[in-house]
Amino acid sequence: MDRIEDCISFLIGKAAQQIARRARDKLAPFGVTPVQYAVLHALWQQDGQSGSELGARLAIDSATITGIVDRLEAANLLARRPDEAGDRRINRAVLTDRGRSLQVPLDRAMDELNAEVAAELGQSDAGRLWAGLHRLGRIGA
Amino acid sequence: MDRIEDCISFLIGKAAQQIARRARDKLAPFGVTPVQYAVLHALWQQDGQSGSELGARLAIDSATITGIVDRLEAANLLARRPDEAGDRRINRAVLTDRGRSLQVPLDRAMDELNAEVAAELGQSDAGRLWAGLHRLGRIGA
DNA sequence: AGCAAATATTTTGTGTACATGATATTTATA
DNA sequence: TATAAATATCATGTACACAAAATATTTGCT
Repeated sequence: MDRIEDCISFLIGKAAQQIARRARDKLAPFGVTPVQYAVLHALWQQDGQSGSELGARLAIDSATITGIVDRLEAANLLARRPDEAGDRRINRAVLTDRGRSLQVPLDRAMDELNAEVAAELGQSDAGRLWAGLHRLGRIGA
Repeated sequence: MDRIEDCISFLIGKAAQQIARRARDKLAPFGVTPVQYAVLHALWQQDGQSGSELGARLAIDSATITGIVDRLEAANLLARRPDEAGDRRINRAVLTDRGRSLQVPLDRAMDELNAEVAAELGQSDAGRLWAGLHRLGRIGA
């Protein structure tokens, strides 16, 4: 490896950092982080998911889910509730009114970011980049 | 945002995570993390850099550099030395023999990862992806 | 010389990621 | 039914990333 900038690990890490920073800035006014947004997004699609369901859908470690749900609960965006079918191993994450109310503004903020990045790259380059990232993100690549 | 997978923040974050996992696996036999490799790489090119020089070259926060250098020092891959010109604010990171000896095997490991990823994507797609990531990684995009 | 501004490093606190292991609960099986 | 295996969650420890603040030192200006 001659230049560290051409090392895929360093290169994609830095690019992801820049995007993460921009996403954080977009979401900061609402007190939500990018990963917290992802969890909320999953709940907007299907409320009441368990920790392991969220982890599976978002490819997030279940130990990590615990902390994210902790903070979303502390921010009063969701509440942990026991499983209604009676499986006492399960905690279900249920949106609060406040959690539901953020759907429109947060989705809009992230749509803006996507549009900005796509505009900066140009539509066709952006499409190719999206496709390449999808392929790299596949688990077990 | 309809599908969270198309949100650039989530998408590039997951792709970066997969690459980071593969880089960690390649480097783990040597007891070095991907970011530690980047710092070592900078020192192989120019030994004796200060914390802020390393941070500037690698776009790593100086508070983060402290911890990374701590761990590299604990692993006996480098040592902190006072600036020879007498600026007592500065700690210079100087490679140990062991730190220098890792250059060939670690570079080889990361070259392997780059080659594997490029082969999976195909050379031309890989080239476009590298270019796109370079553009996203530019600070102040 | 003397003081403000800039620089370099470190510390502290929050958020994320992941490995490992503990605990509780459920299920499948002998 | 008793026990093993699987599942769900949480706790612990390590490693980053970054903001904010503390400390120490140097430089620039008057």
